[in-house]
Formats: sequence, structure tokens, C-alpha cells
Amino acid sequence: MKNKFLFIYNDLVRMIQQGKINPGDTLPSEHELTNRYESSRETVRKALNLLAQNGYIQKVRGKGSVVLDHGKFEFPVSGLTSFKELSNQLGQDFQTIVHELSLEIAEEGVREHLQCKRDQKLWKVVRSRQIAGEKIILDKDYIREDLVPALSTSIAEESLYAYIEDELKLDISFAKKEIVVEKVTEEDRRYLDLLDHEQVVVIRSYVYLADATLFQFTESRHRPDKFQFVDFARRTKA
Amino acid sequence: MKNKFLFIYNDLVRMIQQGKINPGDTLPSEHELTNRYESSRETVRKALNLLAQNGYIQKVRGKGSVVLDHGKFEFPVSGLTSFKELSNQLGQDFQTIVHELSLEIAEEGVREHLQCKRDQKLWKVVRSRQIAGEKIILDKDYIREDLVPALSTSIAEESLYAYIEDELKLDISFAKKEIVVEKVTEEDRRYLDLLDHEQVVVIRSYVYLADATLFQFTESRHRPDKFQFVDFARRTKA
DNA sequence: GAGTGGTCTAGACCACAGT
DNA sequence: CTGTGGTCTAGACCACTCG
Repeated sequence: MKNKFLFIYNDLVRMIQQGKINPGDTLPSEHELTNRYESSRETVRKALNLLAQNGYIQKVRGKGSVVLDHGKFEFPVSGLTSFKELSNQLGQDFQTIVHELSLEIAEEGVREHLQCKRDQKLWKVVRSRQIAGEKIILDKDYIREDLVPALSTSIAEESLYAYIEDELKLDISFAKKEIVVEKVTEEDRRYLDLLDHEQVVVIRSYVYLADATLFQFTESRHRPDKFQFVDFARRTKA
Repeated sequence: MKNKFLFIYNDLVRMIQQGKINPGDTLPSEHELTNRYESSRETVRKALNLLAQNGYIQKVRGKGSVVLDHGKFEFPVSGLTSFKELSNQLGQDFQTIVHELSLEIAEEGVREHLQCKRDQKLWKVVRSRQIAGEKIILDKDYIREDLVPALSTSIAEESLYAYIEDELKLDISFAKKEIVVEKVTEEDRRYLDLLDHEQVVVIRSYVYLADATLFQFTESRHRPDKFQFVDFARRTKA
């Protein structure tokens, strides 16, 4: 392990997940942890802040760090979890169907979303996601071709993110997402098993790399009865 | 200003919002800011980390802190923004209608959500929110009576959060939220202007105090065409 | 008063980008 | 090489909780 504070963080997460520390208990004090991990207090505090940010503990001044009941919420996903990661977590049988994979000049609307030059070529990837035999999610990705020069159907069937991060070594850093409900389109009807639903839940994501360049825009359209989103929000300080 | 790092944070936010620093520019280096604010580097870094967390900048090793285009996303709201704050921000004309305010023993289902004792009395508050003449949101709040002993219709018409935080001095710290789409209920039809919508977007929130006690459960039911949610998610480190 | 977490400092060494 | 941000340390003082 390279970073000391990450080691401490992972160690504590493991203990909480294994139930060696129970919800409602308090963690050892920062002073105590400083001794146990042979580190400075600021390093311990860095680890504890990570735990707090991720909903494992709540720090209370004058008392200590209280362990929260994290399990109730742990399955998905506020963040950048990809469809494949999610499917693996849920242990469902799932499948990805690639409907379109093309390289084209950005259309008007998409170009605005991606804030790119007029002649920027973009990959357009349209995929539907099938879970337990039903096509439930339609993903439309637009990716800057100057950053990802090659794509293939087999990559799109696996995980785009895995390819982009592991193969191309691009460092995905953060995303901004918008969730709205919209009327179904012709495309939705063509690629999804909609039953009699007239609306879909649409998540639009803007994905940034670690160097702050915006490189991907994704529209993910979900059948409403199968949609769930979990968010963990800390109060922002005045 | 009490906290130095908050002063630095607010100062930089102001400069970004006023356009004194433009998206794409880099902030002065940490060393430079250390001089400018006459503080230590760790304090400057604390302020910069806050800026990064809130989507104002992206820090790039070896280069600097790049200012992002924050404006595009700035209106709402991943977090604990109350209806009243939101309405104020959007400058809409809005109104709250209190349908029910009662004190009762927790029902089975709600008790499970709130993880409270069997005989715990709870406030139940049912309100609809009217924006531009249309009743669009139905809020059902359940609040532990031992923590909030008194409530009134006039408080419910204003802001519950303002009352709880400013008057009772309870310190609301964070919330976990779940978003799903559900069929409309009889209650929805009674209290909302649903037009011909058959489904509503439901946000269930679990609200915690700073001392890590869970004290409120809220179900917020939105007409789907008027629903929007914005999330800003940083990649969590392995 | 003793113990807790919150803030701040001054200094060190490292990893990375650009020249 | 220089300048940038990332990590870590040892120590200080403060604000809060609880017995």
C-alpha cells in the first residue's frame, strides 16, 4: 500500500464491514489510532474524513467517531459506477446489446453538451442493457475521438470504462449528472422492453478526466419501474 | 470569519463567481496563496479541496488548479436543500399547503425506516407544494417527537428545517436519499395536480443530526414532468 | 478536569509536468 | 532543471462533551 492514509482507511472499512466494529460504537480515538498505526494525527484524520465522506462514520466533536449503519444503503451508487460493475454487484444475469457504433461529426445538440470544436469527431455508441431477460436500460454515449482513437463492438459489449481506464490509461475523475423524467421516444420503443410505460427516467452525465477535460457525454434511459438511485449527501458548510 | 480555510474558500468562490477568474484558467499556486492569505500551506490546501469537492476547480498534479465551468450546473442540488431555499433560488412564486399535522405512534413501515422504539411518538406532516399555481410536490415527513417536542401549522407552512436548525439548534448533518418511480396513490391524486400522469418520482430521505442520530424520514413525491435532480460525484479512490 | 475532535503551523520529502 | 500539487510529521492551541 502506497498511501498511509489509504491503508488506514481500508483497514477500518474492512473492520466495519466484517462487523468487528458495530453500528453505534465509537471508533478508537484519533490519539489511539495515531499510536496503533504509527502515524501522525493529521494522517489519521485524513483517513477518518474519508470514512465520514463515504458514510461509514459520523464524527462528533468532544465524543468520538460513531460507526453508522452503512449496510442498509451499500448496494448502489451515487457516482460513477458503470453498468458492468453494478451488474456484478447485484449478481444478476445481464447482457449488453450494441445497436450502433459510429464515428461522426458532432450534431448540434450533442456538441453543446460536450463543449467541443465544430469539427470534432465523436464516437456514438448506442447500447441496451438486458437484465433477467428484459431490456431495461438504453445507453447513448458520445466520446471524443481525439482522446479515444479506437473502439470496437466487442469493447462496447464489455465495459467502456474498463477499456478507457485500464487500456488507454485515461484517468476518469468525476461526473456531473442530471436526472429527469421524459416521454418515451421512438428509439426507446425500438430498443427497450417498455411494456406499457409511457415515460423513462433519463440520466445525463458529463464525464471529466483528471486533467479537467470533458471527454464524454452519456444519456442513460431507464424503464421507470426498474430505476433506483441512491445518494449520500453531507451538509455543505456555509 | 472564524475559520481561516473557510475565509479563503469563500474568497475564491466569490472571485470565480464574479468572473475575476475564468473557466480554464489556473488558480495561483498553493505557494502563492500561502503568501497572499498569510497562512500555512495545509490551510490553503483545505480551502482548495473544498473548492474541488464542490465542483469549482479540478486539481492537476504538476500543473495547478484549473477553474471549471461551474455555472452550467449551479442551480440545484445534490444535498439537503429545502423546498423553501430551492424556491427562493429559482425565484418562483410558490406556496405550501399543510394537509395534515398529527402526533402518533409510529406505524409499522415508518418505524422500520426510522429505526426507533416501538412506542416512539412521531410527528406526521403532510404538505403539498405549489409552484406557479400547480400543486407539484407532496411531502410526507415523519419526525421524532422526543427531539422536536412542539410543531405548528404555521411552522410547517414556513420551513421545517429553518425551525429545527435556527430555533431548536439541532444540527442537521447529512442525508441518505433514494430515488424511485412509483405508481400514483389515492393520496397523490387528492393532493396534487397530476394532469394525466400515472406515475410520480419518489425521493425517500433519511436525515441525520450531527451526533449521528437518525431523526427524520421524508417521502417527497414529485410530478414527473417537473422533477429534476442534479448530482456531482467525484470518483472515490480505490 | 480529562478526553475528544477541529484548526493551524513550519517544515520535509515525493511525484509529476513543462522547459 | 524549476514549479506544481500530494503526502506526512510533530507540535500547538481551541471548542466541545461528560463525569
